[in-house]
Amino acid sequence: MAESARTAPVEQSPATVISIGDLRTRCSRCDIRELCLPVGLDANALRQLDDVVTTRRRVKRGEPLYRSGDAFLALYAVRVGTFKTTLLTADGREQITGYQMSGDLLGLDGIASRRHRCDAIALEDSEACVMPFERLSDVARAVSALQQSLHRFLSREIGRDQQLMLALGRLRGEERVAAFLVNLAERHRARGFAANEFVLRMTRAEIGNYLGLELETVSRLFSRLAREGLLQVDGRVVRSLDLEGLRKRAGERC
Amino acid sequence: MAESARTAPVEQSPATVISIGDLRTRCSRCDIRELCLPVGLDANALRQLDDVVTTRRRVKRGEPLYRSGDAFLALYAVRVGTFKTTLLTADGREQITGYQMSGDLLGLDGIASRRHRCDAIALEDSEACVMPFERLSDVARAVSALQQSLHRFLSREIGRDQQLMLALGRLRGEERVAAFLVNLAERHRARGFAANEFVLRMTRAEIGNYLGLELETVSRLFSRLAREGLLQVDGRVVRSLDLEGLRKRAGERC
DNA sequence: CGGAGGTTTGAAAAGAGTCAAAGGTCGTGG
DNA sequence: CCACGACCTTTGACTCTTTTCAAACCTCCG
Repeated sequence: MAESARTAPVEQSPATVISIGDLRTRCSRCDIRELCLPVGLDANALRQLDDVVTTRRRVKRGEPLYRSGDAFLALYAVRVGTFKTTLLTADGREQITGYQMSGDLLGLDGIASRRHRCDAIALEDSEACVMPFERLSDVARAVSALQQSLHRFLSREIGRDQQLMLALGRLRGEERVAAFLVNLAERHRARGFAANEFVLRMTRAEIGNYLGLELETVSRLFSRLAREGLLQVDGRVVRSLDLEGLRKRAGERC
Repeated sequence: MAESARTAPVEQSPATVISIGDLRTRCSRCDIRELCLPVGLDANALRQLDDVVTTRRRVKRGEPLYRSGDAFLALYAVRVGTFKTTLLTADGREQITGYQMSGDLLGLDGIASRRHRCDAIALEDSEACVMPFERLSDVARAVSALQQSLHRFLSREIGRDQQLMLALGRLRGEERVAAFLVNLAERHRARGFAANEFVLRMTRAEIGNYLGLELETVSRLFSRLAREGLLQVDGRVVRSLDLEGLRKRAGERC
């Protein structure tokens, strides 16, 4: 069935739809499947999921994967790149509510209302697998391991959101920045990258926005942490993170 | 099967387990079923859910329904009363991450790790239906409407959390308090209560905690809004809410 | 190589936190 | 039924963090 969609890849903006049959990168062969929805599925279950995920979308840096108010038709799994999700206040102020890396799911907040409830914007040229939700639900009913995995991802998203609430509600600026860096480091580690050295995909303004701070405050706090030897900053490159030291700054008052 | 558990209600602290057979308040007869997980289920599906929800728990004001770290065995649905969920920083500061009223579900964040990730505390003497999660999952696989409802509740929780993030990250104190009151009013309305007049179940400290403010700040902001004619405050009783005016204060910069 | 966008730093202002004190409310036990 | 204590609320005065406004610098892309 998926094989019938063997058309040439279409290259058109803003978000290109790609038939997956061409690319031989079904879930069953995807090298991030252990980070992603397929985690824990056996070979048979994987094959069923392959039939759900028949297309991918390329999204250029700064372009939306979807926008608030769009009809909710599918969940997305980040394959390559990073995204942010943002919400707007009535008067147009923006709050970044999530930062998604490879293996993370996008669109979970749209299930309830059948409309997307935030904007999902690519932070670099990125690629996401499209999982039409009706089909996914159907397969989840048949394949208990997939149902479990979906529940787990929904629940994990709630847990993450609550961690961010904790940061926004109770931590001061320096603690928020430290917690942000520790969190990024751990997610890089989970993906097999260096934990104490990476490139930020967000601007100071975006980091500040995510953390409920102004960009100048973020810049000052990076400088302060650097002055105190907890990291080196060079624009968007951070190096030599002292993760233990940062963890101490993130929540444990000195 | 549930009928076999026809024992006398046990009255013991801190949280009393009640067999539901005694109380004739299965989901199928529960008067809040339209606000709760059963929403949209037909008679047959409801009967299957009745077999999942065989017990309830009474929780006294200030007592926990569960604590962070407890094994995750069940989801809970608030039947009577209100709860708060709280998270702690490493150094013991508390952040309230949720405020649950009748029909709301508790425990969703525990599915991923099979441990509860927050404390759920009763704000008044309350009662929650116990929904053992394995059974619930099984029935959800068989009853597609229940699966949908569960997904919807999980998704709605994510949406709610993101609204709170928006408030914590981008709104100033006065806006947060206004948004909080509007949100409470709407939830009261949905439950058939007066929207512009109700009793707060939280102390100033708890409201402040929820909103990322100190209790003194909340008290001052209530006084200010009252002085400006947007509501009347008398301890925990708020009256004559000017919902339109409050909505204006909550996000639309004057 | 020009310019837009991003970053850093300083100085002043505003918002919220902290500390303190007094008054109010509620439930319990005498 | 009253009194006591525990807890909650309000308000003031002062402090501190973060924001706001401003200016200069950097750097990366076309």
